[in-house]
Amino acid sequence: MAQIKPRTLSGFMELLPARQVQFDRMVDILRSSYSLYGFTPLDTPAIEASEVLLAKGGGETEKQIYRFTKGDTDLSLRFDLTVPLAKYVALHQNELTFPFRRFQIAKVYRGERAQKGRYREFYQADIDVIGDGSLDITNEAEIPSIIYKTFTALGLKRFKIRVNNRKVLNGLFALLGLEEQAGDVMRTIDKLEKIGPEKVKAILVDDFAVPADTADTLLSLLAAEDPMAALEPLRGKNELFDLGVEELTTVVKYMAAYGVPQDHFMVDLTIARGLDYYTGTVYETVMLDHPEVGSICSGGRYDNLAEYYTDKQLPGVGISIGLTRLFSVLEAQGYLNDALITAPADVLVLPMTEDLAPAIAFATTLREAGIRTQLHCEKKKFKQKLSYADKLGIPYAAFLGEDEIQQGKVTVKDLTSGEQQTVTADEAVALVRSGLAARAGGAPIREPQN
RNA sequence: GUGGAUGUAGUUCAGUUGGUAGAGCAUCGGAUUGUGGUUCCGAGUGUCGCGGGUUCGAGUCCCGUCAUCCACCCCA
Repeated sequence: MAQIKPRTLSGFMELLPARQVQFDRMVDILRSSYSLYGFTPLDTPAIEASEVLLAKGGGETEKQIYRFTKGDTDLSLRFDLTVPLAKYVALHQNELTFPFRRFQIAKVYRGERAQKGRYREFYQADIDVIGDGSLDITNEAEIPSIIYKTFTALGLKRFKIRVNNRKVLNGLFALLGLEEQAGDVMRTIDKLEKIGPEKVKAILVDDFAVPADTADTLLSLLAAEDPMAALEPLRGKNELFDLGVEELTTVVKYMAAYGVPQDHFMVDLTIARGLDYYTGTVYETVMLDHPEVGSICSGGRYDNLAEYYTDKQLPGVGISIGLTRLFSVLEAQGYLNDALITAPADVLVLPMTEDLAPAIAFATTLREAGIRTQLHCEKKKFKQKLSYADKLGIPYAAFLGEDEIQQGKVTVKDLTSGEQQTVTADEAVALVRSGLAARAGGAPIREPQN
């Protein structure tokens, strides 16, 4: 029989069991962290009508979206979680209570070439706050503080949240007489860190007709050691600029109040974000030890989330964590391996008699006590069953042979130390419980092999 | 969409100036009765990405194609 070679598409991630457990653990932490700030969970379809997802039209989205037809309906896979949120809010505006705070952790799809840290299918973990008509600036400081807390909860330390404000940039461009090229200039200065000031200047001057001295002025401003101080002298000349500086000042002040340490955030006038719906504060977060994966979390303020779907003015602010990237950073730092028990069960029960009833009863007792238990009833050799526990990193094995059953007891073996003792079911529960507690407290754990 | 590299067992790779393939790891089995992770012994697998060409003969050279990876674009 001609068989098909199994394969997984490029840009799509697939994990072996132990890593999947770790991934899920990461998601659990995110979920509880978001919930702590009063966000409600949301799930939307992975597929939407193309007209809905492409309402804005044009640009990269159109190029990167997975689009197909089924029958004569034109469908697309979501490429982010913001557009589906906009649709959702517009559709259910009368049933939702504002400010609407939701989080959504789901897969998104982009039909671009995969490479390091770039996937075609990847998880995003978004939080957004949507206001009805207006939304206080405080939210723009709270969002990055949630990121700080969340990353900290994941054990990450060396990261920096960079903050900027689109109004500042657009106001600045106006001041410099660059309104015409605002979009191009914005996208170009976003590359500063990557290609350096000389090349940026060259592009500005050669491609976008920015006068050389204007480019110099702009670049020196953007490179200022203390950006807020550098912007100060320019105030009073442009309304938008002044408003932006004010917002940025407020955000910085409140972020500190929310408990984000000084060394974990900074004003960086060069981050602009490609997406054009941002109108105010923008964020980008990089891992200091893994700059190669790029921004792991970014977002910002938008004034009109659902303009393509409704007349209702829905300003909002949100941020998106790239979980697939975040996971690779966590793995590189070994955090998930050290801190978590990735075994699928705590106890493996091994019946050794024809009658499985005593083993089943014991497994039931363990499960009722909240201990994760697996029964191994296959016709395998005893050592193979032990080896099974070992491979999966299951810390305890429990044997029920003739002797144990006669005494109404069970033999519990600690696979880490190799010690075993024959005890009653209740004693076994206590034994395993205290052992697991000790492990959670830092006692050595066995790492699973796959 | 553009540019560069690579495609050999499940996996990581080796394969000398062209003579029809090997290693580690992993997998499976064994080393006496109910004890794993260590060790020892043993076993297996490949249309050498696909198609064509040069040659007496190609994994090894040439062309095409597909796939993968890396970079650009853009982004999480």
